[in-house]
Amino acid sequence: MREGAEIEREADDSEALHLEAFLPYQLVRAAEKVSLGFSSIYKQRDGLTRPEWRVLASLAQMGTANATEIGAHASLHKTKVSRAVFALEQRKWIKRREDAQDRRVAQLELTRTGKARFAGLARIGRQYEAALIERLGPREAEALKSALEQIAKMPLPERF
Amino acid sequence: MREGAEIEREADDSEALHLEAFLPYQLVRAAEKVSLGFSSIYKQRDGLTRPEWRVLASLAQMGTANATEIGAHASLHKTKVSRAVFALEQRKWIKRREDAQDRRVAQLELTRTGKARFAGLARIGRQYEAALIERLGPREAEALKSALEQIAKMPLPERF
DNA sequence: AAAGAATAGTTACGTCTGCAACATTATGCC
DNA sequence: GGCATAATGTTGCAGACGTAACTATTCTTT
Repeated sequence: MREGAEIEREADDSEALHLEAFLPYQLVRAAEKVSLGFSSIYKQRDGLTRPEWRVLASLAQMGTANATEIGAHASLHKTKVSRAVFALEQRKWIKRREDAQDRRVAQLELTRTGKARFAGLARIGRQYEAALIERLGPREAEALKSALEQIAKMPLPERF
Repeated sequence: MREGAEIEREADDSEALHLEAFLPYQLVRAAEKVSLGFSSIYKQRDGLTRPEWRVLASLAQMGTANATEIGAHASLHKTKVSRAVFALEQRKWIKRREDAQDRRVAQLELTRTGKARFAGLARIGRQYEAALIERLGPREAEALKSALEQIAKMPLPERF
């Protein structure tokens, strides 16, 4: 009597979507975990947000840059750059110099304070990353980085 | 005169932190790209948020679950689960049944509508993932999944 | 059985976010 | 040169977020 009642839930289990095996979910979950582990450090130490951290790192790396260049380098929307720059300027970690050629643009760079504060964070960041890579295993970590770089360059699937 | 002026920028370039090679950044960037590519689909199709998508997927998979179980399964904070469940209930995609044993708890499950709507999204999700894996190459995709799972289980580095 | 601790889920609050609109300046076209 | 178009960066707004506080219920301890 009433055989097959349990069958009705999923017509074909091979078509079921398992969240824990779904690549977009796996990526976000791992990224949030790793990134939260690090961002909680600079949040606690210096009260920085993630966009602020990225702007600092970009300027440390590029020396001088404008907001558009920072956004391109750090994958930040221009409103995030704008707000992060404003906050860092108030702290006097970065300074602004108006561009003489193009008066819409401001050239930004780290102050002495900004460089010093970032140097400490960068040291911690490298340690954090090293610990992470050690736990993954160097081989696995290389494969991971390679895949992530590939995704960064890849055009995404569209239109479904 | 003034030799070495350019040297002062970075004392030791091997210690510099390059954002584009920094694993936490690479992870977040790739995750945001892949996840935004998919979430924009269900956002546009059905106006769903990411927590709502995850609650749907969890219930499709688990059949019946309470909010705590959903949160554990989908890596969602309880406030996100609460808000997502509320929104989905209003749409009549999920229904709530009070637990007789524990009156703090509500057992949740998909309605017929919810199942039907999710089935469409799941199909798209599988296609999206398949396209992604194809672009990565099956071998690279497997390595990526393996590393991501490892991260999900891993205890994070602490105390710096 | 009563008091205290713990758990499930909701909500209030301040913060961060993305989108769209905006002011300002630069560029292209005629 | 002058007008349309584009680019830079900022801001108003509404929505989503996390933290902490809260209510209601259950478990633990004595």
